[in-house]
Amino acid sequence: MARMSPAERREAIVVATLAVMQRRGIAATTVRDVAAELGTSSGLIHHYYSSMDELLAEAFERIARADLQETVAAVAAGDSPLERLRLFFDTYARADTDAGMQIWLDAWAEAARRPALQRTSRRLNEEWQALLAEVIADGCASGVMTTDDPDAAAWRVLSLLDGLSLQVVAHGDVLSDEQADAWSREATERELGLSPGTVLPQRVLPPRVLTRSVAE
Amino acid sequence: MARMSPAERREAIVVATLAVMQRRGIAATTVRDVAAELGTSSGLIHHYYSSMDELLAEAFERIARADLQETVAAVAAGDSPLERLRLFFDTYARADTDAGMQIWLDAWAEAARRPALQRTSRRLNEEWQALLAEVIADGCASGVMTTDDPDAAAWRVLSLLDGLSLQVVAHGDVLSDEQADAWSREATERELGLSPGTVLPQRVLPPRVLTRSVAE
DNA sequence: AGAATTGTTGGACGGTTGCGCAATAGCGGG
DNA sequence: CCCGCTATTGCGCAACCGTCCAACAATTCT
Repeated sequence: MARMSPAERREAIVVATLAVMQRRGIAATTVRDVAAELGTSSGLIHHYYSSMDELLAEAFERIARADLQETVAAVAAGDSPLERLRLFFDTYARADTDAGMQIWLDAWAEAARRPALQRTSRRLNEEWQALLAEVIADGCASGVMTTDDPDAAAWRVLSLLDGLSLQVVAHGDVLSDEQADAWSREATERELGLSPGTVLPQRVLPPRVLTRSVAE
Repeated sequence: MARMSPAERREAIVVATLAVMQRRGIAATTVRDVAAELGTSSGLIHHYYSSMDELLAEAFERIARADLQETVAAVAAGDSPLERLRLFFDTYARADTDAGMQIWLDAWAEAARRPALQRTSRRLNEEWQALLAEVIADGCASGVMTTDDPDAAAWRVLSLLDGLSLQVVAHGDVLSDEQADAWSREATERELGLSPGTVLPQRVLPPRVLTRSVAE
């Protein structure tokens, strides 16, 4: 394989790793799979990453942070707290039925066994909560939303979203993703003292490129 | 090892499997571990269970159903819908920080790859929802609770509980279990049109025997 | 130009896995 | 008491795992 600079090679390894992770799941991702995806030898991966845990954590961070950034960008485009809240749901709704949510399930389960992955997963979750908490705090400040603890409200809304998407992804059609989306919006209206229908979809976003692949 | 009747042996295998599952996690449970736990050969396990997926699903069903039954029994002791709702939370609160919740995380993540486990996990989740939905429907019928869709409300409450306990179990002290418990009760009050403080703990239950063990 | 550096290879190592199968051991019926 | 049935063993198989390392090759420095 062509020789690369360390920076390029590390990048290529991470990209290959997250491709395998999406296909096989975190727990089943193996050094040899990554090497095959990359078209190189397995020894090369250990030349750049001292352990599998470290590599998995970095690849997970990459993919999870991309989703977060997408939502951050979408939310930033909103002109009012209410619009930002709607945009938050719009962006999340597209992500939760993706392979992206399965990766989160893997990460939460594996966190107990992989220290580096746990730190990353936890940090990312806290950033999601912080993003939402800021929107809610703004909404309270401007008087459109009502809660005595924006921080707690953000954790509740986020946990509800996680719990509902979890059912969609893990159990197939026990719930539809439309139901999960609509129900979480309704509960959020109640949570923040908004009148029903306030948090309906803001605008239709272009369909995301599906990264999910068939189980192998 | 002493010869057993098929029924006894199957039972013994399931018991040994769930012991290993609690210790090591679902994904890391191996045939040889189960055999060692049982004090028999690994070949014996395959004489009774044709695949690992099947065995894991049955063991998971056993442990998860025990938790469910415990909650069913506790709820049945309530005299009113409101009291039953409180008892539901009391029992769930004890289970969610147990190793029991980690097993659920494992199951949700593994569901995508293990068909038998997915069916079991899904079925159990639906039973939890049905239990809660019935309490809520009763509450609506007797006028103490208010929701236009008890089924949807039950899914929301359950998903919020799952999402919050998930944070507690996967990420350690990002949230305390007391917070998760209190927050889910508050959100449920809002969800069902109850006045704040209605769903406080009903009674103190005896501490459950901890089955969690140190990571190995 | 040659030398030093370092990205890359490919396989060895010691371990693991799920599963299958011939041989054995123990029990119940005749 | 012995025979047939079957629970149980113990090991083999083929594949897999993360990690390591000596050798090779491509680049850069002198």
